[in-house]
Amino acid sequence: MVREPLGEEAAAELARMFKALSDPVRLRLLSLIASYEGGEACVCDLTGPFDVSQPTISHHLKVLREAGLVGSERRGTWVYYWVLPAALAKLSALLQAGAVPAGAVPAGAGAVPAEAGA
Amino acid sequence: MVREPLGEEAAAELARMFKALSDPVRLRLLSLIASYEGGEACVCDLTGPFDVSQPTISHHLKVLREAGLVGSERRGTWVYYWVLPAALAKLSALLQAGAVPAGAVPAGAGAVPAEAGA
DNA sequence: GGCCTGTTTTGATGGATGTCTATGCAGTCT
DNA sequence: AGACTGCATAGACATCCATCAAAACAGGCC
Repeated sequence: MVREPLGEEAAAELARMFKALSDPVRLRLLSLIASYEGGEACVCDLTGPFDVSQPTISHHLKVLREAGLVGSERRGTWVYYWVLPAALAKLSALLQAGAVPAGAVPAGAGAVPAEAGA
Repeated sequence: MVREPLGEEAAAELARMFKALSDPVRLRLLSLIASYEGGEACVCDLTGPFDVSQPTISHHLKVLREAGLVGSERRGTWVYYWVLPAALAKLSALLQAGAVPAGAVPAGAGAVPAEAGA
């Protein structure tokens, strides 16, 4: 993020993922899923804690799934959701890079600012 | 994030920050600012690389500022913007936590299927 | 088969958002 | 002072989004 100014395509893809995180209900859903034992939860576990209707929860889960942040699978009657760690790690790394701005990099970190030209 | 399901208030605040990141132009603005030498850039440096009008850039910068992601200051003729590392670090840490879910994943059971569904 | 529960999809609606043009405000320079 | 540049604000408009009620779909059970 600091090394080069983030091209249009990359920004568009990342923006889609961040947009999926830009709703309080979806954030809580994600953390709720992640905090469940085994790292997965069925929809029936997720509808309770919220004030919104069950179809709305289903909609939010779809948004998270299409953003590549969670995976889902049907097992018999119930549908289970789990977090996809790689996606979160990707976003985390991006923000981490932005949190260590150019020029403030101590020796060894590798990100020499010098010329951010490209 | 994994430890506890993220309360309503915390989720609302975080969602506001993520929402600020949910636009491609704002993401590129942020990375552009971060990649500038000294970690700051004036608006005149930021309007060029985009296809949108200057007022639109100004609007996006305002959104980033109100989300607490960047700071700004007027110096004579120009206004400078810089990234607020603490904010990005906060979000990064949250996602990092979600990316390393429940270390107590039982053997076999929780092993995230990674590509199972969708 | 028929019903019942769990989940998704559809259609509608009020509100938020990104973008523009036009205008206003703040400093600088002659 | 007046004019000119850099940036922000105001208003307008089209689009997107979160939400709900209703209906459709899927699987299990009698």
